[in-house]
Amino acid sequence: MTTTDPSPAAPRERVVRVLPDEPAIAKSFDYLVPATGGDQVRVGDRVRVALHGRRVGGWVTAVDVEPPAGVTLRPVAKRSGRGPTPDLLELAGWAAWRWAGRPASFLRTANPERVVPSLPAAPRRPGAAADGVAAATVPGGIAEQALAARAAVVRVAPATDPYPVVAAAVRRGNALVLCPTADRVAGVVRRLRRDGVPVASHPRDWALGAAGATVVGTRAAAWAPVGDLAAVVVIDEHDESHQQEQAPTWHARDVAIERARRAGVPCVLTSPCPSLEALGWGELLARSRSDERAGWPIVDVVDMREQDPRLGMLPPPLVRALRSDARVVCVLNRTGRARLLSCAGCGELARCERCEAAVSQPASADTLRCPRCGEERPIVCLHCGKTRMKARRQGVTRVRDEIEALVGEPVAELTAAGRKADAPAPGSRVVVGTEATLHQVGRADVVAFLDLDQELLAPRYRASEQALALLARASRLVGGRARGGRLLLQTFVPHHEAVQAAVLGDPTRVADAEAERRELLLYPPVTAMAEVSGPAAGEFVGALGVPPGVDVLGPSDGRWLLRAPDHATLCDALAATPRPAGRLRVAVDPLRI
DNA sequence: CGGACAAGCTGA
DNA sequence: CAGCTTGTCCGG
Repeated sequence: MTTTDPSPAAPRERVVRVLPDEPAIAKSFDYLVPATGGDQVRVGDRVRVALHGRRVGGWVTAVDVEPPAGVTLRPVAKRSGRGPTPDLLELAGWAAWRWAGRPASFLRTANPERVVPSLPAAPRRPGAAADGVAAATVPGGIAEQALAARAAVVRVAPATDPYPVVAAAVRRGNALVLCPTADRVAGVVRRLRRDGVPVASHPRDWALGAAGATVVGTRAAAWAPVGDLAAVVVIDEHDESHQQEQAPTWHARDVAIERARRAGVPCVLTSPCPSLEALGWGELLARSRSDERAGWPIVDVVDMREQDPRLGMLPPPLVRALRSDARVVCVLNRTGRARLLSCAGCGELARCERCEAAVSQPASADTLRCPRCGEERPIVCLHCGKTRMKARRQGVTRVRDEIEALVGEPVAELTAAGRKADAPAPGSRVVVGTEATLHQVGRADVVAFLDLDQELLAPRYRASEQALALLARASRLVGGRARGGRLLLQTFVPHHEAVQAAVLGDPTRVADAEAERRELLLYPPVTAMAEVSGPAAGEFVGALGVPPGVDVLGPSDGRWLLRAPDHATLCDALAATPRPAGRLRVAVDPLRI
């Protein structure tokens, strides 16, 4: 390195490069570290520096740099403690390119929540940890095989415990384990502790992980420092909570894969229904067809084409389940009382006076409300003046009322917002709610999807994968077929691949159909896409021009879609385009298109 | 980001 | 032309 050190013994002033913790400032600046304390400063450290008349936080990105000529260096104002390790600084640079963001936004995620003056001593690893063995688990053989493969996807049925993959990873040393939810993290942490493995729960135990322990956390833990990282595991890689919703829309699975690659350690993904992205990346390992199938519940498909339309969403198979003593969860992804109404007299569809959209009846009110413009009006037919409406597409509230009348006992309604104050407790035998219900209910005997077509036929390119993911989540509530777990699927398209995948316990039904469709329609992962929106979107797309290989689609609703043959082409084009002033959202790998 | 400074707008 | 707003630049 460049040094002008006069004598090796004398403490010397050092020059460090600092990236300010201000995502809007994409530039680094050089500062002096006084001779006293120069030995302690290291790459990744958190510092405070003077910048343009104010103090900002930042990270040391390099030490002993050659400052540009002609600038007067100011001293670092304060060293505030430890920050992301050098490998994470480099990873943040890569992620900034990959998701069209700023390195500082990733480094914020990689930073400890509170100041860490120094790292604790690394805990000692005891002897070989015992395998945790629960009901049905991945055989240890597959787990070991996956780690040996170094880039593998372990497909495990919903009721099959993926913990042996984690156990196999920690046998190799300190692992990084990413889970989709906080309660999955808590479960893995508890079992690793029981097995005597030194564990750091991210973000609370940031320093312990940096010192050297197995780190377990949700998405953000993809950015946790891990001392002596030996393996990376992503649980439920298909789960959308691994992707950040706000831009930069980074995906923990993809960060984990890149991180493992750079560190030269194995990376294993687990999922009951691996994404096409995962399948295209690593070697697929699964149990025998019969073992995997046993981990999916019994699936009753109710072909709605054959049901009496007057029975609405309550055909005989569902009524039988509701009238049994089984604990039943009914899922309907429509809130409110009714989402589509028509006049009981003349049959005219109820629409908004102002904007003509179909109006709905909210759960709480005896009025009609336009979901598009918010206009509200009394329940009166604009065509004939009658005040009685028929619910043509019922919402959760209305269905709950009907089911309660049917079973003659309290039925709880659950929504994403939680239980309604005046409603029966969720401890009731029958529960009705949106898909958020699946997060709030621990166990059930039957999960019934009252209108699965809403998921199967949703106008989103990932609808099929998302529908199977939903069925997998429901399957966890009821357990595998051995335990008697059942799903009841009401659909007009019983031969849809997502329905068949659940019936057969074979996710390749969806993967194969989807792979073919994406090839045909040029959707990811066959291509790489980004969605550009916000007031400054037009200006940005204009500045982007027509880069070779990139298709610009739109605008539609003020949003543009960019499509390229691969991420390198897409991300290079995005990186080469300066951002205009004004609000702009660039979402690489958008989920909902 | 937020301060500095310059170029544009208003009022007498 | 002072006094103010609005915009662009740049920081070590």
